Amino acid sequence: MDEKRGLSLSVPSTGTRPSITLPPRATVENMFTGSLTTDASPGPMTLVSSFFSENDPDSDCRSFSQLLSGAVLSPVELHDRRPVNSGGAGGSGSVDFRFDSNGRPGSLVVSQPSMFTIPPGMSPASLFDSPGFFPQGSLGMSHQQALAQITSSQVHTQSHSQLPQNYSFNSNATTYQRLPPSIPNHNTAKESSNLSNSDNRYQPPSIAVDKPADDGYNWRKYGQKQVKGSEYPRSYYKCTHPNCPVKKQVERSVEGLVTEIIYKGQHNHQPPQSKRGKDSNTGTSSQYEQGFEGQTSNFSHSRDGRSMHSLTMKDQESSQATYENSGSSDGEEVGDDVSRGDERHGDEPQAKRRNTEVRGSDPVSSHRTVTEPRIIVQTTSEVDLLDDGYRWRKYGQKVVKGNPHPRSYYKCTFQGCNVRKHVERAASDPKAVITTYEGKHTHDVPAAKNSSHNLAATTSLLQPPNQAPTGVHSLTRRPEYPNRQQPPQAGRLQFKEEQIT
DNA sequence: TTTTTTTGACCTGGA
DNA sequence: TTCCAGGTCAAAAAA
Repeated sequence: MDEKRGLSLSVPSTGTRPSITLPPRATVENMFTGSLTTDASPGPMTLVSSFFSENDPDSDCRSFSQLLSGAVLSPVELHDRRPVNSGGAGGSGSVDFRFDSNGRPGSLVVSQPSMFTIPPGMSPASLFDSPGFFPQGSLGMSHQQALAQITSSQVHTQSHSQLPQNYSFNSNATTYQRLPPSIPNHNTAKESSNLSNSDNRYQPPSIAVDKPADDGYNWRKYGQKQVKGSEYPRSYYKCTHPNCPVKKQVERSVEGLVTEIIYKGQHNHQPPQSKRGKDSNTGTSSQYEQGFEGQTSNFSHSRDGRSMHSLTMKDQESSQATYENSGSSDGEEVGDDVSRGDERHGDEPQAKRRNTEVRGSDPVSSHRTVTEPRIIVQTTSEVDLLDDGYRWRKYGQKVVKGNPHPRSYYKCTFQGCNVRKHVERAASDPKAVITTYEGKHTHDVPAAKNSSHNLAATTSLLQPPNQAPTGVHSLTRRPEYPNRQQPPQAGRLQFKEEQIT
């Protein structure tokens, strides 16, 4: 039941597979400082950093170290998940990830598609050694790892689709945290080499980890259980900080790879000095941690493309980020969970709290869905509704207690496709929506509609943390999608907007 | 000795 | 009312 919920995090498939192009060396530096332009090819770091806002130096974007601490979205993942504009001019879009001068992540910008190649005379390693690329020593993976992933991405995005990887989002507004185990450090060089050779076959990492992703907080395991329908046991962790209610669930494969992480709750304390921060020779990790502290909104994207989201929104008055994930499910009625969430929040034990909740003040919610790897990240304050590339027919709506805005139910119009989508509007902001997908599309994304693209909206997708919903978004992605139909363009982000009719 | 993990039992809500 | 499943507790074991 819980597993069907995808909270507005989706990666609509598109007809094109984006690739990344690095500008010549002379322009590489600009990637880390300049603003996104549609005619400039964003580098991998651009992609990375733009997941985080640069607009607000005071933003409370903590937990970037969480992202860094073993769970950074690799450039390849960003590459894979880069949004693609399917509408508007009809071109594919990309997300510009940029750090600001303080090393904080920059805003998210949609750009024209670009290719990513390592220019002659500049080794990929040197690219990743660029100061702005990743905070030295604070990443869960080395530059070489990133390179390896980029390399593998190049290989795999062109060949198949799914690079084994785990990641999660963690951000005040939107934080993405990559889970580290998938690419063990000591294998990186070899892996990179392997990935680069003609074999093009990715060798899944075999290094197991003993702890869930180091997200900057300390956790105590308090339970483990084999969950029905899950091939891996689920471990339950609590934040060890006194009175901190945050919990997280981690599912790990037999190899020790984290396949799924769900965060629940909101940290009410500063992240402890991270080990990485201590170990690293820079303070950037801490800075990032500081930047993301204070929110818990979790999205996880896991095995078989299944996605989960646990989201805490301290202030729905602020801009909202919607993580959309659509995909297959077993057909539970859309909206029920949200209703329950609306009605049951309060002091009830989290144990029974269902995974779809949206609350106005200090809420805790989590969403999960069986889905293809679709991700839409959206700041809905400027966008009425996500256009996920599919076509929907509204078949109902419902007014929920406490929310003057009806929630609407849509069905995919494709014949034989039973995917449904539930769009909920925040009480405080009708333009803020949470989209929950149910089911798996049995077809490709239809031809892109003529939809206007609001770069500003997308740019604000990751609002400065002080404007964004608080929360730690964690997203894990399973290294592989066995026995599962891959979406046409799995793993790519697409940012669109769409008017509900 | 202290801290952490393991694991079976128990609790709770939904069907 | 019963059953089921997810989540939590807490004693025991391990580090």
